[in-house]
Amino acid sequence: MAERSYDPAAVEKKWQQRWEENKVNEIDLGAATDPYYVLMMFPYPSAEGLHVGNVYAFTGADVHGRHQRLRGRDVFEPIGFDAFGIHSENFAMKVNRHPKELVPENVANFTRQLKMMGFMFDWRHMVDTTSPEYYKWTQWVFLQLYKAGFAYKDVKEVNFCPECGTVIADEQVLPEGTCERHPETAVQRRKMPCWFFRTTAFAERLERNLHWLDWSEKTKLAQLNWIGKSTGAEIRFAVAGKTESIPVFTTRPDTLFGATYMVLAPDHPLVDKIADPEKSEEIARYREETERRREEEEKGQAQEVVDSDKVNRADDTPPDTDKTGVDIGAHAVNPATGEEIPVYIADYVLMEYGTGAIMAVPAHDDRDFAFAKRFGLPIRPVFNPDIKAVEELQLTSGQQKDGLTPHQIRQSVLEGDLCWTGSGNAINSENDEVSLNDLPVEEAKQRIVRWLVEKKIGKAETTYRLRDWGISRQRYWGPPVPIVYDEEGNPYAVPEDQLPVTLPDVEDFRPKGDGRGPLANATEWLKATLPDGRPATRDTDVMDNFLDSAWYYLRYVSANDPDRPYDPELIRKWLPVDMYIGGNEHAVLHLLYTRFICLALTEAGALEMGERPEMKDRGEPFRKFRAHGLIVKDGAKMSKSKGNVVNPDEYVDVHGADTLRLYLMFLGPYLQGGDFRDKDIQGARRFLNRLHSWYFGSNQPVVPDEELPRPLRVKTHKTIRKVRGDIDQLAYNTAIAAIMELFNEARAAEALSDFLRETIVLCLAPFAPYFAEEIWREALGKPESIWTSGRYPEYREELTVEDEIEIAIQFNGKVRDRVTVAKDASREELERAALGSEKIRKNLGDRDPRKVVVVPGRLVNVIG
RNA sequence: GCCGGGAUGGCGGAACUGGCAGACGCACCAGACUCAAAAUCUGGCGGUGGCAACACCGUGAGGGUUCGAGUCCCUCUCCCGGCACCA
Repeated sequence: MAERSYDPAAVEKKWQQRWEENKVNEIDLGAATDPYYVLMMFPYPSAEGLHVGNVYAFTGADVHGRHQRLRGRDVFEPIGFDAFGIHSENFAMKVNRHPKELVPENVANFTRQLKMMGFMFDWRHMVDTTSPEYYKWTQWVFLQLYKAGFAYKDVKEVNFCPECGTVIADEQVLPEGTCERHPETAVQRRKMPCWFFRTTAFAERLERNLHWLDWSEKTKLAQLNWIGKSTGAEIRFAVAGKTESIPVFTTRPDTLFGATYMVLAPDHPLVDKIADPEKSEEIARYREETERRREEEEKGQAQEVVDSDKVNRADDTPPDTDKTGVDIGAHAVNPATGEEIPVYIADYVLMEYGTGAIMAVPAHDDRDFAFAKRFGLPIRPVFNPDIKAVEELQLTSGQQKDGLTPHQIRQSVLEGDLCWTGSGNAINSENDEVSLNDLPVEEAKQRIVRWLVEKKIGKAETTYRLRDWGISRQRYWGPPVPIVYDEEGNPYAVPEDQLPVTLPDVEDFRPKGDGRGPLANATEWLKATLPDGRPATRDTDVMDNFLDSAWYYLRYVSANDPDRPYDPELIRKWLPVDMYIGGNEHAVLHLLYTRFICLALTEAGALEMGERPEMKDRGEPFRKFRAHGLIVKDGAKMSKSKGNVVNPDEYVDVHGADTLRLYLMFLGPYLQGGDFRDKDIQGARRFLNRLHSWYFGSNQPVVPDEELPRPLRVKTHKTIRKVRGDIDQLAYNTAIAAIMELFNEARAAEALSDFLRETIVLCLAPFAPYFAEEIWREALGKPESIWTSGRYPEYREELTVEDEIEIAIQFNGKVRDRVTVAKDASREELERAALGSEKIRKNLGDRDPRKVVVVPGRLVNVIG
């Protein structure tokens, strides 16, 4: 075969065409016998085109999918476009064009680039969230949740720009706290009616399932953090002289005897009912102050972000002396002591969390302690600090607590001069009915909760930081909320057979000035009819972009089905997704909303995914999720302002997609990310060049595999094992290194075998799919595509070990010599070999070794 | 402040459950080819000393466990990410 040089452009163009002609990437979902669903986070098709970050993410997923395919599985690897939402809309406004025109252009460009990169997508399953055929079903999803009681309308605070006269999204608020379109106008917080999804109803399952899901740990951790589960108790405090009672949530019910006052959030509804009327002015003033302070704080934080890249937020935490609050002139009764205790409002208690009220135990809570000091409130210690814990605290944190010894610290706590939140035993905690004294924290908790339950004034309780998901956007570029209102303003679901509620083709999609979404101006479109014939008005909001992307992986299987969102049979067969790969920046929002939607649809009876043994909750959409790392350029983050954004087109033009893919997967551990360096991509290109000329021009004789020298065969089988294992773990960089090693040895070998030549190209194929096809067909002369006829080679266990191995001989832990021994040499043989070494004898002199450590297969360490 | 992740040659990065540190690649140096350069090929490439054999040092810093530590334990420094008055 004549040697010819590697021309990536020609190779890639040829196979891209032929694959399309021969439908190599098309899959029959119904007929597949061994389904494997590989999913990657679908992109928002920006005007700039595919970012190298997308390419990195997609390549990693594609390598995984192609590897599975070579191992004989029926791999479904779909793609789509997340083209609704604020990004598209903002960009459209900026360039003064309609998003409706821009999206198809961007999608076309993305499609070109995605095809160019050689991803194994079955384009027949492509979805576009902005097409009515898609968002019809997004609205359907809303209706399923609405019918099941998981969607409701409420009033919530949102960002409002007075200049635009409309609500804007968090993402549109500049760091300075001003509107991005009016940088000199401060954004206000206003209460607006919005639709909410009841994510909190699933808080427990969302939390619990994280403990067994096979997801990247850091992703699960971020979600756990966000969901913020905490267990404790709810306790009702009677208000002296009133019928009302104040429920509080606490994680430390065991400190109940030490509760010496209470605090309500300033906006707690009970405040007006129980406060001394004489205090109302003071309360009103405090509420205003709180509001103002919060706004300033938001701005201040924003300002710091502007001032410096690295803000030391530690300074932000308000010093303890900053605690503010107002005595509202009411008294509550501590149910354990029977004492009347004062009730305050203070901004350190938040209405959004727990019950919006706390029992304050200054002796054992830092914040309560600071507040009590400030307002001169009694501090009653009810736990005797565990002295070991005190010592340890000093040791680990290095803090000297004002230079006190552990015993002095304990003494201070007992005198109410220090706050102790660690372990210890209860004291001063006894009444006629219950005593916690001497009990450690956990036991005291159980004891007091039992008593509270008996007295019917409390119970064990779990709260979550997670809040319901507000999905209304007073915007244009999204799916309209499928709700209509009668003249009294009562909501009615749009009947499913009337979907989609089409986004009207308005000329001006910009927000007007009346505080409602642009849809409010589509006068004709607004008119609707109720099922009973009465006139109705449409909801003028569109739904959050995160809803579009919360169910797209379900639509992929039935992308073109006009009659239903998804085929239940295909869903049972293909879902949950086997492997989902994406960026960890979506750890909380997208991935959490997605899990919620799936759980809620399942609960609503609108979805039933297949059974998988390890999936303990049938409503979870992803069996595995892996967060890939981030890619930087020359050690710095890529950003438009720095002008160091890598455009994949440039590199594909010069080197081809295969080289770019190979390089991206080689530059660092996929799950950790890495550094893109222009010079280094040369290495990947050179490797392919060398391979190409070797496959087409090597004049090494080809012999039956058994006739190859054993070390080369061993290397081959070891490589197969390593590459397979590494790809399974997404350790792509080391897999590629192993292939390079094998190739380096093969190229230097006396002779080759067909098995060896096929092995190298099959191992490489997931990384460089076009290149591999070229070699497979043109150099190896195979009649069919590697992607339909290729099978990942099997390694033979007995061929992964050398007959003879080299082991190290150490003297006192330092390598002094090496000897070659049979692979299964006994301990005695090894010891003899070691002691026979001249170097060891020299080191040992005429002494006898004190000890000889033998590690079969590895080394011998002679201690002299 | 809390919770995660990290620190290994000139550079990106390897190293299974403690067992030959630096795989693979980039850069660099030398040689071959060339009128020359590029490309390609061959060899070298952690530091110090030595003609060499070899010796000593070396995985952010300091201590510890062990026959043996990049890997395990303790303390500290710095970098990256998330959360933050969450009761």
